[in-house]
Amino acid sequence: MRLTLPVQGPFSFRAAVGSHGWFQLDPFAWDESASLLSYVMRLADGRVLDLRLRAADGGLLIETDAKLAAAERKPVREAVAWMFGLELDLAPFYAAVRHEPKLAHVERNGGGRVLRSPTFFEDVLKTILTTNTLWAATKRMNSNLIAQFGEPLPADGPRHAFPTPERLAASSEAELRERTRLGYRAPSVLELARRAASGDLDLEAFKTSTLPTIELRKELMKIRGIGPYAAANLLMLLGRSDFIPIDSWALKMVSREWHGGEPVTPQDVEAAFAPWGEWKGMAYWFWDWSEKDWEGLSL
DNA sequence: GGTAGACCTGGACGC
DNA sequence: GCGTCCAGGTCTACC
Repeated sequence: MRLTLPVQGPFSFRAAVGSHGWFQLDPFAWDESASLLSYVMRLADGRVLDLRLRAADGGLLIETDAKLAAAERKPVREAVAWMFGLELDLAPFYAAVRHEPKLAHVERNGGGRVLRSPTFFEDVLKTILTTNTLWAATKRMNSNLIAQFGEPLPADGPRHAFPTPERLAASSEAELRERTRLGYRAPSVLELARRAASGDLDLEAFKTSTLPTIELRKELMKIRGIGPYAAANLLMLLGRSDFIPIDSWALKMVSREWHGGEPVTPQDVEAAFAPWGEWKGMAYWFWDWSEKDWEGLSL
């Protein structure tokens, strides 16, 4: 079955895929030679599908081997539209940055969108897995989590959907630690899953929240395991650009770009992007560092 | 409000 | 093969 999603305005499928490292994390899989992004999705009715996503004239093409009922097509369309941020109006951002040589490429290439997971639960959990560890370990923990607790894709055993909050909530901290090597993050992941499963924490409501960004940040930082870096990262995924996700990489790049390699502080990173005001998170994210080269994707 | 130390894992390195 | 060191944000206790 094939579904088409039309896109208004400048849009680059590859730029969205390569906007950050999410495409390297299961249940995403990227085929560089075919410019094809696949994602194993579990629908609300429990069906597990392999969605194949690619660029199409004027938008995005969704393909799956499964036949979808009319009632299933709508949530698939909505999920993919959310994943690619198709609801965002980037015109104000383009206007703000088009005269900056290090950012002009964003509009020129139809960039500015950040790849998301279908659910905010998945994005929050994955963000916790990026904290205080190396990228290789993030990928390993995420793969373990999915292989151990995700529902398998029929006829394709090795691939699984991202685990539901309910499935993770039913596990124990010891089981999580042992089967996924989450280390001290296990209590945070378990608490997140249990709060989401019980309804105590409505993570999907963050997607449509009208709270001011500063208030939304406070709400995010109430979640165990989410500190300043993780909150800023999640705000970016929600389309809020007022905060910079400052990690060790940000410190390194700002040091090299503006301070001759001398050590810098988070305040220095803030100062470097302060001129971009409400767009500073985006300005940081899409700044041309001339070294951004994700493995497996040449842009 | 600022700071120090603990939290875990796995890779790199030296022996 | 074993032991040690290190990188990576968040949390908590303390000043």
